Amino acid sequence: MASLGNCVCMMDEGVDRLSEALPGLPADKAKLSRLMLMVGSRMQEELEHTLKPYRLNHSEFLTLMILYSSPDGSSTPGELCDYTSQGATNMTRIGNALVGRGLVVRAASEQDRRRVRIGITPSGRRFVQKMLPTLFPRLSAMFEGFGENDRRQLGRLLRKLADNLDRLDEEMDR
Amino acid sequence: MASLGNCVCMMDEGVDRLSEALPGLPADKAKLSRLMLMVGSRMQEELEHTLKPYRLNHSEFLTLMILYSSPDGSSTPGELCDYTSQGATNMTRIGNALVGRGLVVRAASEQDRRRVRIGITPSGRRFVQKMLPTLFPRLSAMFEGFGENDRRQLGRLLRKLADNLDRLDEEMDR
DNA sequence: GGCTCATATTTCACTGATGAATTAAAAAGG
DNA sequence: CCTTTTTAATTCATCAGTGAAATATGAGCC
Repeated sequence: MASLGNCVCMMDEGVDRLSEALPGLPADKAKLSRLMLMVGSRMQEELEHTLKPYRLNHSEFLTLMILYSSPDGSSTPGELCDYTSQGATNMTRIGNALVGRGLVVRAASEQDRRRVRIGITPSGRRFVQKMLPTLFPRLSAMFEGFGENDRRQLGRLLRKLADNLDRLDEEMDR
Repeated sequence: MASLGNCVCMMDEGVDRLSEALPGLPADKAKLSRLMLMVGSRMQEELEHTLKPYRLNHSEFLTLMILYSSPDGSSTPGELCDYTSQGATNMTRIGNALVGRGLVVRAASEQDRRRVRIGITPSGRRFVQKMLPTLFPRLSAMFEGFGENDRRQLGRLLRKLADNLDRLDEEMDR
């Protein structure tokens, strides 16, 4: 019963029952919203599961990948918070975890002594080069049966959704 | 910089840089995977934000909605765990929270005395009837500009993704 | 019937993440 | 200049969720 397919099926029935009782409910949008949440969190679980052998969680992995793929291999906690959508508090913890494993180093910035520079180490780069390719097979399996067109459509729809969410956030402030 | 649009844009650049260095990387799938995670977690934040005034979090809301939309308004912790993809431990906490607010009641099952029946109260029903419609406008805004066809496509692609994730999970056990 | 095994829920210890307060340094503004 | 304000990072207290162990009941099996 823990299968996503079953959960989706039950969600469909639940929303249908609900929409009979509440005529105002936008049923198809409610279903899409639930679908996004269900599939999104299952993908996150799947990722965290495959990262576990490397003793990384999602946010630590993401932070490390950003450093790895950044032109000079370094950044600051504040920037990393923006890029990863993590809070500053958590970024301190992530830094501690990665520094503790020798994957990154912290150094005081000379231009602005409030800032800290966090840079990936040679050991961190080797670690990424070793572990990253092991994720590829799962990534391919996840999108098996998605042709060129499906991938383009999904990308388009998700980006459109992202735009709408940004608009919602802006309106919230006002 | 906390806008999803910017994050998506930076993600695109990061994956592109990465895929130059690592030829084996399935770049478009990596981007779709990242997109799903980013949009999914932003939608969750958005939901939790709108639930905050009602002092509910996502899993508590979901549990309450399942009880509300179930034919007889009751279930057991074990079933609710399956339906919500939550662990048993957390379901105990959710139950405590909802019982504490008088939205649901716990009762020992007579058929199987290991089981506990959790049922929504009249007060719980009134609460849902009051708060649920306030979520509709945000839901509509979220899918603004999504025509009939876009909605059908997105639903189809997400369900397909769900099937693939189930297949991945099965293979994992073996 | 009594023994073992499986199932349902809860308790406890811990992890990951957040918000509020703290510390320190830079920028702004008389 | 020197005071005030803003910005950057960290610490501390707390919350939500997990895994392992405990508790209690039911089911299967001589």
